[in-house]
Amino acid sequence: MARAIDPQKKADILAAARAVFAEQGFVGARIADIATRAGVATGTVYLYFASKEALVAALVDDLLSRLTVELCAVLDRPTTVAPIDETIRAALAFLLSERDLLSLQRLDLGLKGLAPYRPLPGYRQLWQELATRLAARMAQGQIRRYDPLTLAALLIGTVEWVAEIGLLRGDGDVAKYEATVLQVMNQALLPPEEGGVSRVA
Amino acid sequence: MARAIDPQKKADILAAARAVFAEQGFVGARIADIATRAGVATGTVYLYFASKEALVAALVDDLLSRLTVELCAVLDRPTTVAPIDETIRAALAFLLSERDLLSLQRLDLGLKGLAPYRPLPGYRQLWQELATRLAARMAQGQIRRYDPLTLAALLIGTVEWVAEIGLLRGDGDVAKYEATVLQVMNQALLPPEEGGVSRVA
Amino acid sequence: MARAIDPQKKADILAAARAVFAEQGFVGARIADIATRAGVATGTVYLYFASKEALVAALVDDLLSRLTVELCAVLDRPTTVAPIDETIRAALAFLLSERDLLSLQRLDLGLKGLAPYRPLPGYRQLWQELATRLAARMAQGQIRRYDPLTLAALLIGTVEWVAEIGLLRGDGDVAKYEATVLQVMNQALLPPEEGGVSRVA
Amino acid sequence: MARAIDPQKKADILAAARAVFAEQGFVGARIADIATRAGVATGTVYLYFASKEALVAALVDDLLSRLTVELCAVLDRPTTVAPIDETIRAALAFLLSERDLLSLQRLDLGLKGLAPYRPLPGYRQLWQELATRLAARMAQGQIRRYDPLTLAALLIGTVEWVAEIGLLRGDGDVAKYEATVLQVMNQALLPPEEGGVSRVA
DNA sequence: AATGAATGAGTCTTCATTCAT
DNA sequence: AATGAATGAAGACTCATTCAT
Repeated sequence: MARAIDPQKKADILAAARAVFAEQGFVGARIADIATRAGVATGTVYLYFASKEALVAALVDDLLSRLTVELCAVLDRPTTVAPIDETIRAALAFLLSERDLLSLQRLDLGLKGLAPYRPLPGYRQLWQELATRLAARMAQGQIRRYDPLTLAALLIGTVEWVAEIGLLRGDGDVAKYEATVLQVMNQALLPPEEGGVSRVA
Repeated sequence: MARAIDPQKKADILAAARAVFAEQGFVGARIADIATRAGVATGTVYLYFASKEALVAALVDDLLSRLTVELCAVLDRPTTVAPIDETIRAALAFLLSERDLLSLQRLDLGLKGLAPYRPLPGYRQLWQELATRLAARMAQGQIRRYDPLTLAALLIGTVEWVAEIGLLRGDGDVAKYEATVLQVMNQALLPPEEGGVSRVA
Repeated sequence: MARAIDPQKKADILAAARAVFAEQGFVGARIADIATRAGVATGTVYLYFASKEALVAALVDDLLSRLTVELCAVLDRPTTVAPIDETIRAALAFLLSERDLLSLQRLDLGLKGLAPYRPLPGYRQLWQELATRLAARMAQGQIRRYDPLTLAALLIGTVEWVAEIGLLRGDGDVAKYEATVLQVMNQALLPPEEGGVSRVA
Repeated sequence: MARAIDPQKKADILAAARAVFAEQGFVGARIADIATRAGVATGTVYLYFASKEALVAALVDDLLSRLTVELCAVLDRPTTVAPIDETIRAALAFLLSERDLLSLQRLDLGLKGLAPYRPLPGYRQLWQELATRLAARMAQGQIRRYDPLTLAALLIGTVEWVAEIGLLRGDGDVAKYEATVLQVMNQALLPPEEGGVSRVA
């Protein structure tokens, strides 16, 4: 578990792990297979990652980092109306292209029981970044006022769920899901037009 | 005639499995422990369930059935306004009391890779029942018109997600999450009052 | 293990056991399968046979009994020359038609290690009956003089071996094997014609 | 570089397997015991052999290889008369000293049912080598003419059978069995002396 | 006698992880 | 750092046998 230095090799192992996890599931994946696929020896994997679970964590954390970057880019673009459609579309498209990691991300909770659970740092990061930007848009009146952190969590969860339902479990009719989500979220998030009436005190 | 099969025994095993899975997680749980806890021999478990995974499936399926009953009861009560708050509160309260099963439900996706995934019958059932009732409310003008099936999926996903975030991962400040979800969903679902303006074409 | 009385049922179980053993081998055969095939319940098998191994023993013993009858019939027919060809042909034909039992018979030795081994009664019986008849033919000068018991064992072994090689392992070209065995055995057993010379003192 | 594979270790495992199989029989033998006896960890056995059955096969194959060497040595020694006695005696003596493997060899047939049976390579080898040498002796007129392959099979079978009868099942009076086999085989194999008469056309 | 649900001992095999080279 | 042979704990599942009905 000594800190190894070849970043390319680390990336190779991660990529191999991703492929094998996607094909075999967590339980079915074997470290030896991952090593072979990465072109290294079994033991080498342990020079870069402490355990099988650490591989999952690294993979998911990476996914979340990239999603964070993706969404921040969209939300940081200055607009006069909140880019709700763009954000949700970007998130869905991103998760669509990473469907294999999506299932991994679902995994880590069930693996341990109700044992104390520490969310991945990447999660808190994504959550925070999103909340900050949502709060800014609220301040500008582009989005209705909700608790920013909770709204961020809600948005992430909704999109992830739809990605899972639509892509992994469902019939793949993503367009329909996406359309409805956009409608619902616009309705919930966009502020009342002048003369419009908010439904919630 | 030999001993008649005992339906109570099946229930006992299921209950024991639930407890052990919650305590040890899927990987940590041992069939032998489940059997002991259920007061039967190891082999007896296999008279009622084909495998360890089948136990998870049965448990989750049961959870979904009971959730279905719960939510249908709320939605079937005739009201003049859609019981959005009541439904979401009921769902959250139910999942709160079943947090151990919630983590199991997360599990079944990651256990297999992207291998052909068959959603549990209970899922489709819940989805259908909910969609039917939402459609009825839409027809009565109590809820804005969305695609009922997708909306049902969206609602389920949102609630499950919040339950997970709020209860398992977060700080347990359920009230805050619940409040925000209620606000968002009311905003999205309630129809415009007379003179109000829908935000979505 | 109480002595059960329905002889037909016992025969049914034996027949089922034979079929299942032949298909699955000893280790692969399950008592439950044998019971199903015999049209009885699992427990019923144990009313007629003490154990799985007892089934094998009963099957093999039965095979040997029938082979004994078969061969005695041939050897008891009074002839002026020893019916060597007829005997060997009859034995081969019989074993050919019972090839499934042949493999079972091979089994019981390897099942236990070098632990004290008691040959089946049927074996000693076959051996004795054959030896008696061979001795009689020797007395009549129809067969060269060898130790009768040993010769009987040798004959049985040779025929069984050829049946196994020719039928189970080999290419099924039984005719060639049979022809050679007949040649060899005639050469070895028939007494010298007048003027002929025995090779062995 | 990691530890180099140790061919000695493979031999150790094989030797341990042989001992344990002989003591406990195939079913009774436990891989863990074999490993302990060989001085390796349980899993190590599986680095060298694919399964429990593969151990049996390797053991038997080895036995046959050594028997082949043994018999070829005898038959390759140039003589003016066929070394029938020597060959049979050598084979019997060899099998006598390997009686534990003999019982294993009996096993492999019964383990599987009538399922497609592939004889061990060692068998075909032994068969071929013997047949070649018998054919050579026939060409020199030292042995009567029979089909060489069939005769080889017949000889092997006879000797194995006698070894089994005499050593494992019988009363251990090997000398008597051996004497009779030698008589019979000499009679069958030695060519007629001048003026002698063959019994078979 | 017959049934077949229940038993529970028993073990092969896997594979994450280690460590000698 | 890299290797991959070695480790050995761990457990799901089977199935011969029993016995309550």
